[in-house]
Amino acid sequence: METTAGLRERKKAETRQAIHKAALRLAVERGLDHVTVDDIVEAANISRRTFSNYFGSKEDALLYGEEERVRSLVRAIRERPAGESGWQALRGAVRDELEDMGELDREWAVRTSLTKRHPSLLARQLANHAALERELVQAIFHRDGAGEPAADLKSRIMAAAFLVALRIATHVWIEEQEARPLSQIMEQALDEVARPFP
Amino acid sequence: METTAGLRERKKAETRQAIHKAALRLAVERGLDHVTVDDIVEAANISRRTFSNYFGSKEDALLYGEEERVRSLVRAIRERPAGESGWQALRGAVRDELEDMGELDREWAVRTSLTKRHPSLLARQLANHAALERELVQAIFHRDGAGEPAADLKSRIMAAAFLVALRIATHVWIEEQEARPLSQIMEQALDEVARPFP
DNA sequence: AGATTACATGCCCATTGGGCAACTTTGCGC
DNA sequence: GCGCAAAGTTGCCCAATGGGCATGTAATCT
Repeated sequence: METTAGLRERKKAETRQAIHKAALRLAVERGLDHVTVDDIVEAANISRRTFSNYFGSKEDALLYGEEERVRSLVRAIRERPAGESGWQALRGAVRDELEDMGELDREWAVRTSLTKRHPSLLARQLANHAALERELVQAIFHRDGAGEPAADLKSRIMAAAFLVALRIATHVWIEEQEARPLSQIMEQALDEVARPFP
Repeated sequence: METTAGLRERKKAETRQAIHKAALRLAVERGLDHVTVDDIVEAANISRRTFSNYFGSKEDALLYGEEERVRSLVRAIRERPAGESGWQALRGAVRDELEDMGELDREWAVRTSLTKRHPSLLARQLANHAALERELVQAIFHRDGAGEPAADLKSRIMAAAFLVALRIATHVWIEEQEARPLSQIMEQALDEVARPFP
């Protein structure tokens, strides 16, 4: 992304990435429950204590990429044209993000399939989502809030529904062995969640 | 509910309940992070080891009631009249459940407000929801699955959206200091999630 | 360069989750 | 009622974890 920022920052980012990578690799190789923090620490060439400075747990380390991705999505949503409604902004942002990542995020697939199999990971991921949900709610409210009667509730529902669509689409994508492009499934899921239930 | 089942079963249920209660009380009194498993154990008059036989963690113990409640909801959904569509069954079940609990579940309120403040609890709760989401998907698919083109995806979305509505409604209910009856907020949230996004 | 600040590491400890084995209670067939 | 099998409880133990504190080391600022 950026070559900017001081050496310090770059090193930090590197270390964080290294830990994340190491954790992911080990988890794939041996299965999550046969990986201890010490293992990761060794693989990443850092001290046990340093690990804790970066992440609160194995799970956090594994889901780091996930968090990054969603954070970027939230940013994209904020930067959408002012004229768009909340829902339009959400959809537009997803479309763009998927586009310029070229569909081919192997790590994402790996993380997701780990998450599917591992309750502890799922829990952490959902908790992250919940945190981001709040920001999403604000972003949506900022667009649709004017004059709406129950704008607060609506924004919340929309944010949550949106995340649900993302989550389910990703899972379906994995289950289908990535037969269809993620973007297609994503669109379908978003359509579906926006459609009225009978 | 039932006075049936052997002495053994009853005692177990009692102990489980006692642990749950103790955990909840202590968490309210001192705040969750100032409660250790040992504290709970002491308050509930059981050994440290026995705690682990019942629950895997503080969080599990605290959310026990929650799990029970949702489990009962799922049962209610399964037992709905066969003619109803998935969405109808979901709504009907919620309405009934709320009705015959008379709106006045203090513990529920307490648990929810704890959950709102505590990420670790939220994580666990969402993980539980995820587990139940699967059962919900099946129940819905069983009703709406016939002939639908993308019934799988639709069922998933519906189940998740449904749980989203429940979760948000409960949170709003708490935030409003229980000014409005939960059932009303719940209906509103369900309406909202079933409405198409613009 | 010298001062300041941020970060990495080592040491340490309370808490946790769960395996194992002994002991106690409950349920059941006779 | 008796005695045995099954289920539950407890104590003991240990690896793993999360995080406070102090100290060394590298980066940034002036």
